[in-house]
Amino acid sequence: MARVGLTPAAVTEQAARVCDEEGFDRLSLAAVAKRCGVAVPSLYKHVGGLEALRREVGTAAAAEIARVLGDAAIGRSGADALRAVARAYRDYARTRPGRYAALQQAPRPEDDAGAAAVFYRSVEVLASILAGFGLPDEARIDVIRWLRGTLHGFVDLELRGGFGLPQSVDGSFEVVVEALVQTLRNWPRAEDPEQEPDGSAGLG
Amino acid sequence: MARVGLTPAAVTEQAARVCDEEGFDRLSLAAVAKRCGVAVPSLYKHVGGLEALRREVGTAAAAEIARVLGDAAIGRSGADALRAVARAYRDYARTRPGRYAALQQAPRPEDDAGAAAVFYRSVEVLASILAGFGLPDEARIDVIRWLRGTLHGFVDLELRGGFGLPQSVDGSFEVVVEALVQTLRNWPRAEDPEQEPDGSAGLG
DNA sequence: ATTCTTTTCTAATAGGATTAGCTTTTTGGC
DNA sequence: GCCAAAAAGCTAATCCTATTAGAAAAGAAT
Repeated sequence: MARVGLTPAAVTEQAARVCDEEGFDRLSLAAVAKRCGVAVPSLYKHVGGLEALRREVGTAAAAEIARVLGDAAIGRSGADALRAVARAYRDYARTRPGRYAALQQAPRPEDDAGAAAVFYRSVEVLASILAGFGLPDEARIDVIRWLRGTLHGFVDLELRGGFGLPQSVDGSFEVVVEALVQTLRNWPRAEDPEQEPDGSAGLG
Repeated sequence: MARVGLTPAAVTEQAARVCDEEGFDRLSLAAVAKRCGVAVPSLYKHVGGLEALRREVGTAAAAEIARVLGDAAIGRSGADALRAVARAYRDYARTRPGRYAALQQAPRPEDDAGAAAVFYRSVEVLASILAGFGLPDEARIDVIRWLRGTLHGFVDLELRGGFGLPQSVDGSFEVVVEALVQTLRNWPRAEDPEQEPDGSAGLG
């Protein structure tokens, strides 16, 4: 019964590795216990159970990707910042696919408020970049949702093997990022409302 | 031992309902067997196991959404078709969330070629719509990846509860769709390559 | 040194997936 | 109509994982 000196953080880290190496859906207490060199029930002294462990991994990953995105944005602004952050986002998902999957579990209302704050940090990075594009205030949230969706969707499809054709996925991503940049540059401003010639819902 | 008259299709349908009502990750043979009014091992006469059943649901969903998207596109073209298909896509995911999750499992190489073809049908719908926008040939695949990613990303984040703020998600989606339309209209054509004034990778 | 707390363990329970093998129903050929 | 073969269902058994309960050992604190 030699003590291993486990901590909640250590357990979460091993769990995160299981996620990255085997897939988020293959995360099990059994696999984590084996890595920690401990019997399965011992984990319960450090985490609340499998469900709780999944959330721990997600929260840790949210903190991690926020730092990665923030670092990518340092010293850049506008389109440059957007390009750097978009690439950092995709790189994170590709190098840490299990953690990336884990952070798609949105914090539940009953989770502590700190968890929600951690998840929000990445959004703040995007928001600060968008500030440089001079968008109308009402468009803020819509634009962030659009940006998050575009990045997540591309990366998620890529990770799941959804892009089957042989054409370079790196190239496609560059195209997507440039499309984002152009769309932001052309975003309808208050001064040119006639960008909507067809009476549809409009962008703002 | 009265026979229930189960078929592979019936089992898959019940499984799909479990996915929609309880979540794709909660799909279990136990839940499906209960719905079918049958003991768990009986299911093995109709499906290969849990893993195979997941894939059956995914393939059935792929066929279903392809039909839904195709129907939405009938009688429309260009931006109108894109709007209709985008809304149909989101509606499908919202009304059939478990099936939508199931169809994110890309067919594996060892699956039969028919399965891959089914998954490809939705892509063909998108491709046929894009044909109306007169895009350069080299951009085809990149644009389809961008479009799929944008739709999937938005819808996936929405389904997972990733849009926490009170602002209308319907409204944001309309904005996203209009952004797609505008981006396609402004897509760099061979005749105006100077749309890239900053020496970056470019859109094509 | 002794006591208290914490970590780890073993044992036991419960639930799901899977396989083996038996029974009943249905079907097809005669 | 009858009989064999196939198909569909069942029970029993095995294995794996999660979880809880409670004992034992290690470490910390007095």
